[in-house]
Amino acid sequence: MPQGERAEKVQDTEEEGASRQRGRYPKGILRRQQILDRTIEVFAEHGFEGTSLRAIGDAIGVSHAALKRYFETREELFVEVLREKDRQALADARVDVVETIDFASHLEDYVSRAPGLVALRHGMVARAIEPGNEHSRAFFVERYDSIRKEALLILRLAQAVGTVRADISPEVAASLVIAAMDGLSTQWLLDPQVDMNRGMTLLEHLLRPVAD
Amino acid sequence: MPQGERAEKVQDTEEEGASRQRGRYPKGILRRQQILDRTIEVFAEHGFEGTSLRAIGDAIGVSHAALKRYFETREELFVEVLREKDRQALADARVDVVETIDFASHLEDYVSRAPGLVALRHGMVARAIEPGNEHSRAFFVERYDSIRKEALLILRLAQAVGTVRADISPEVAASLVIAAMDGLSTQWLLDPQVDMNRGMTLLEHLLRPVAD
DNA sequence: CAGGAAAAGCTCCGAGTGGAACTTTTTTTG
DNA sequence: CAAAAAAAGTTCCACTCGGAGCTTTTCCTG
Repeated sequence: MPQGERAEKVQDTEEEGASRQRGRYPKGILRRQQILDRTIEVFAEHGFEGTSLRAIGDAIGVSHAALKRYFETREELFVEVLREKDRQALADARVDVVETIDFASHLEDYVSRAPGLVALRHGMVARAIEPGNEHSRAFFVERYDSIRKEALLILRLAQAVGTVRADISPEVAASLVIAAMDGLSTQWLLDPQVDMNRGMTLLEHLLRPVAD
Repeated sequence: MPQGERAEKVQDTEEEGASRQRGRYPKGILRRQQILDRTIEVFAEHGFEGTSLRAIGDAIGVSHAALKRYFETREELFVEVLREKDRQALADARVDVVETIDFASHLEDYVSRAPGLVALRHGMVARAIEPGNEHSRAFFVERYDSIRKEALLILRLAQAVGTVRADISPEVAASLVIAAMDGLSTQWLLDPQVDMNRGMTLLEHLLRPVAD
């Protein structure tokens, strides 16, 4: 629930009197979206350090301070970018993928979504596990929880249908599958010679019933 | 081959004449080690952003510029810290671990080695996959290559002995095992409720021959 | 055990960052 | 449709960073 503080605060402190708290202007809504869109582009080109509030501001023809009207800190802006991309990904998700345990193609989607996105996520996870950075930490804890649950559903279904062996904990398997995706994409990003799909496919194979 | 430039350069440019190039003084050697040791401590406490050359310098009672005599950039210093820790880990490695496919305990070692070490590595990997940062990129490409090879040896041995199923590619499995370690430790660092060992143990279980 | 050369270290400098106070623009509303 | 109030945006400021040039210390060498 980002950027909702304004309304709350006014609502809480002032209780009578006319005309207060107008909310975002149309122009502001557009600008906010523009910032989110441009940020990932700037990041893809210039990396983490190169993506200062000023650099993003320059890219859209506005001062760095303007961005702070929309996002308290750079950290928060980045988190919102990721949140937005997650929303988009969820919207585009092909339903048929849920029916099968084709994690390899999930991974394909994941890494090819937008240039720089995986790098941004990586950088943010790295920050999230450090002391401080509570904001990003909270986001990722929640996010991993959510994608583990998603994987869990798929695995349970697959166990019911018999395409995944039934003698393993689907909860633990969900963690493992997500971990493999993360880890394989890391290796691939470092060295494109590493074939992530083969790794992911192997895991899928290992998960299949032994009678296969 | 870090810090070797000095000798080379002098050797190359000047060819005759007495007394040139003396190499590091004893004091310098100690200092260099001290910097490496302190850096990880400062990092554990203050995170990536908080670990500026100045902060490290302050921690050992020296100006930030002094550190630059030993390491060209902060990036390079961090890489050397990781290299050093890898060396130590290799030295401490229990030989008996190689005999079995106990990847779970490998992982334990890995994450509990020094506070902040995993976070530092994470942060550096994140930087390495971005444009620029060739220095860290090269280090990690090389490092992952090396640990994949290590895992490969263990897996091949296990296949020969019959503790890992023989119908899978040990190369791909090596990649997968490393990926799982990385990914599980990430999830655990974000949320200690996640039990890495169960994930790793599951993977080991899946790797065992089907007749088990 | 002195003299000197290179190593080790410090101080100051320009660049770039996020934050605060102020100005302009956009809309709402009476 | 004008007045006013909040949103949107800018300019300036204080701080920290890494880098260059200069000084001091260390310790080879004759």
